[in-house]
Amino acid sequence: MDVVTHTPANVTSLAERRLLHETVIDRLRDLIVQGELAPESKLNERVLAEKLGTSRTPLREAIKFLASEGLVELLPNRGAVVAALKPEKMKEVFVVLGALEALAGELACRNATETDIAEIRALHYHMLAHHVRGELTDYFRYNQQIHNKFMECAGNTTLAHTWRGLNAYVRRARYMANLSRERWDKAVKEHDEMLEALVMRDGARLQVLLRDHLANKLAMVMEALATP
Amino acid sequence: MDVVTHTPANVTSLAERRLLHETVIDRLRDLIVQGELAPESKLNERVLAEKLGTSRTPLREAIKFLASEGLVELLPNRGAVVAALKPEKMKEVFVVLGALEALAGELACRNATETDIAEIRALHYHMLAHHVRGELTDYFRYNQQIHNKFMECAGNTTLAHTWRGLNAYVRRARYMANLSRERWDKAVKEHDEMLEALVMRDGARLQVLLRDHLANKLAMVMEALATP
DNA sequence: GCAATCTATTTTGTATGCAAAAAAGAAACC
DNA sequence: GGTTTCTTTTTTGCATACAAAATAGATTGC
Repeated sequence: MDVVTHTPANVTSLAERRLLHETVIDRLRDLIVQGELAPESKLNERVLAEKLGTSRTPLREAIKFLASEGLVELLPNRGAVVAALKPEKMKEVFVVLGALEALAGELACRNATETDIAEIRALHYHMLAHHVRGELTDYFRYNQQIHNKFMECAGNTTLAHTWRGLNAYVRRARYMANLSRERWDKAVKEHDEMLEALVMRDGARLQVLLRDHLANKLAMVMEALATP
Repeated sequence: MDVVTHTPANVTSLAERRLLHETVIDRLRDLIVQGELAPESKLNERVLAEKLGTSRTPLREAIKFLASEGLVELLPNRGAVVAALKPEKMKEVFVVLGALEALAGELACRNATETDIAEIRALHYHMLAHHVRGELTDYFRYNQQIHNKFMECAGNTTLAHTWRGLNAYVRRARYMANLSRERWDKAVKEHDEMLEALVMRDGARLQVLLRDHLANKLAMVMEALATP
């Protein structure tokens, strides 16, 4: 191995302007949220760095960033692990998410433009289509997009950012959830009602619906965590 | 300068078990919150590392951590700066803090033990003492402790953690606020009422009081930001 | 065989080295 | 004088080197 050169073998393409550690943050977050790096699994720096094609330095910076978001936990002198999916913690996160989504609902009813609502409606119909076909992955994709758009409509980037961080913790549970048809149908119905409330700009009602929706999601996740 | 040895000059004491980058995170956060590192000031890695007695590596890791908390902003290829105190962002943060504190109030009314309440009452009286003597710094210290204890009583560490991060952004404004006596008196009165509501375990009332209290805080901060 | 201790290996934590980018300063041009 | 271009210096970003800690493996004693 060439030991003189200090330029990495797979140098980032010239088109790519982003910083390496930012790319690593996103890739690592995806690996964790998608479940490819399982909860409580160790993050071996040498192995991961090789996998991501960087040195350990940017990787470690990315790990610190994600630690602040709560996706990884730092063990002094023992590296980092993917944050565990603890039922207790899950409940806590859902409680906070409930407050944040309720706030977002209120703000969205005030601030969403008609174009925003039309966009959400479009995403909603996409979601319905995948629901009737039983395509879970695509369903989740549109579901997530609706929630994202929702947060965007609230017009508070701090709220959106805070929500995104906590949501990442929770999202990981989806990929292990064995969604029953009843629960799924119910969730879709709730989405119907939420859309209706938004159209009517009924913030109070939307808040109630969002809380219920989250409570049901929590129940699903707890079921999934209980049956391993 | 000795160029052979790789052990740092001021080696951490053997009693110290914590990791260097964690110490750096806390020290750096303090420097920022306390205003010693002013908003929008550049974080020169060489200078800061020397000041904190480490190399650039743990410092950079700490900076990434704080970037995720929103206390510093990363400028690609141009390092990091202390996050600006933008009025617009300040409003956003206060809106989210409002939702989080309202939730905490509700939970605290349910979960606080009598001992917790007694402790808050004790802190409250300390705060009153410093208020009548016009000792602003000590007043702020106890004020902060009350809010911390409050969050602790809610019994949701995720909530507490999320709140702490956003609160750090806001706290920096305090040190530039020229608190008028009226506003100060009003804030103290609000604290009186909040304590009363907690004692009565009146969650609904406490939520209203907290929202008002935060709204007044925001008004103070906006005043301070508007008059430089 | 199993526990305990010692040794070797791996892994983490931190410091340092080097290259590219940015900033600051100097020189040339209008 | 002021702007532009070229140099020099500084600073950042990444890779690597080394030490301490932790882990795994071997060895000994029983």
